[in-house]
Amino acid sequence: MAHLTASVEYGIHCLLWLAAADDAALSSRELAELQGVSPTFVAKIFPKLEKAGLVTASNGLRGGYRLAKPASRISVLEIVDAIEGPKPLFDCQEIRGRCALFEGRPPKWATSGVCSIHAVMLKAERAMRETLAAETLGDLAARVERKAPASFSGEAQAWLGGRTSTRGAKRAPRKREAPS
Amino acid sequence: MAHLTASVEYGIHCLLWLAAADDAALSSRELAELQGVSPTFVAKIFPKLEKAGLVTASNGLRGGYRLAKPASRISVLEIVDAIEGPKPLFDCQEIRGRCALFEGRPPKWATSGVCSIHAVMLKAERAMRETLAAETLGDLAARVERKAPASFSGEAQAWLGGRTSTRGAKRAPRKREAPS
DNA sequence: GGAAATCTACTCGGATACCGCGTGTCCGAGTTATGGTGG
DNA sequence: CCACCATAACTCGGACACGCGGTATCCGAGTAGATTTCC
Repeated sequence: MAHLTASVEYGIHCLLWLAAADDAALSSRELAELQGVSPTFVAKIFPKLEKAGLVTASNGLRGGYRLAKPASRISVLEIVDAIEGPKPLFDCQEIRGRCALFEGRPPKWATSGVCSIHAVMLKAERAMRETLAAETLGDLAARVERKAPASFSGEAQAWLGGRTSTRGAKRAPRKREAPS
Repeated sequence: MAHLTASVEYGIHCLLWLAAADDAALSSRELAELQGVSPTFVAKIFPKLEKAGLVTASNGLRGGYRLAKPASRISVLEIVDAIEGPKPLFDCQEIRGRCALFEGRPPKWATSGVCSIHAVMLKAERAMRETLAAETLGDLAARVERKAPASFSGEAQAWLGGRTSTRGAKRAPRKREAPS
């Protein structure tokens, strides 16, 4: 798998829907079914986003998730870090200190400072993170909005509205006595 | 594990030694023991570097690997790609086309062009790759050289020289008749 | 008719299996320098 | 003394297990709304 996992992909897609939902609470199941992905897997992602302070959760019927901040103030980097944790691009194993010439006692000049190879990787990682930090969820949402026809926003609202309004409607009337 | 694997780390370290070896052939076993890592694992990495045209292999006793090009013309990106293959930073699963509102028949506007999320990731990946492409093995070697004391280069040459000169010396004299 | 109680369906949240990739190891085919052998 | 040859150790190269992280799933605790019931 690539460095950026499928969880990140799902997470950003879901947050884009939340950004378009205009502060309505959407449940993890709705978000999953809306996009045709596993509901249980999406449900596993959101607690991380909540702990990172990107969304707020509300319980019970009609509950769900909302963005905790305006979309324009949520960077893509924040989302990635929230879901994946601070996973480095490269983890240096300090090979330089194991050189056989040192016989187990590496001199100071060999282990001081940052490994040269590691330094290059850190530079590359920094470049990547800066690019992700420069893009916000709002930028993405605007780009998607511009791409879709004007009618789409209304259709989406209708689908979600119909969906949330029927929550709990499947409930069967209580019977005082069990029917024969 | 991080996106850049341990194989990449080992590979670059080995290539740095080759760059310092002044066109002497070093075997994968020598490179591994010199750095205190698994010889069999290092041996698994080098065929990839050879296929990519970064090193040349010579067989038999006194055989080993040599750089195929001057170190200043080998970029870090080439090494990474040679070992890991063209592994993307992010693989888009085209979630956008699965939207439930499309009912299995996504309209053209939804699937044309590059996914907006994917575009951001591609941009980040490009920034990372450009950084890696800007650094060459020669740059790294020069930095390491400047860090080590002047005597170290000689010690390394001595270790390697003593090592390669004793190859095959352990051979037992042939007996014409088996001893009783 | 109004208010309280109850029940249901829904929500979130964490603990639990499956699977693929990377890591690490092993063994076989081929090659070269060595040491012995014979002329 | 020199040329030849068989040997052995070394080389590369690809095929075989182990373990971890990501993917996917299930089940339990808790909550808000809707229905029912009683006054």
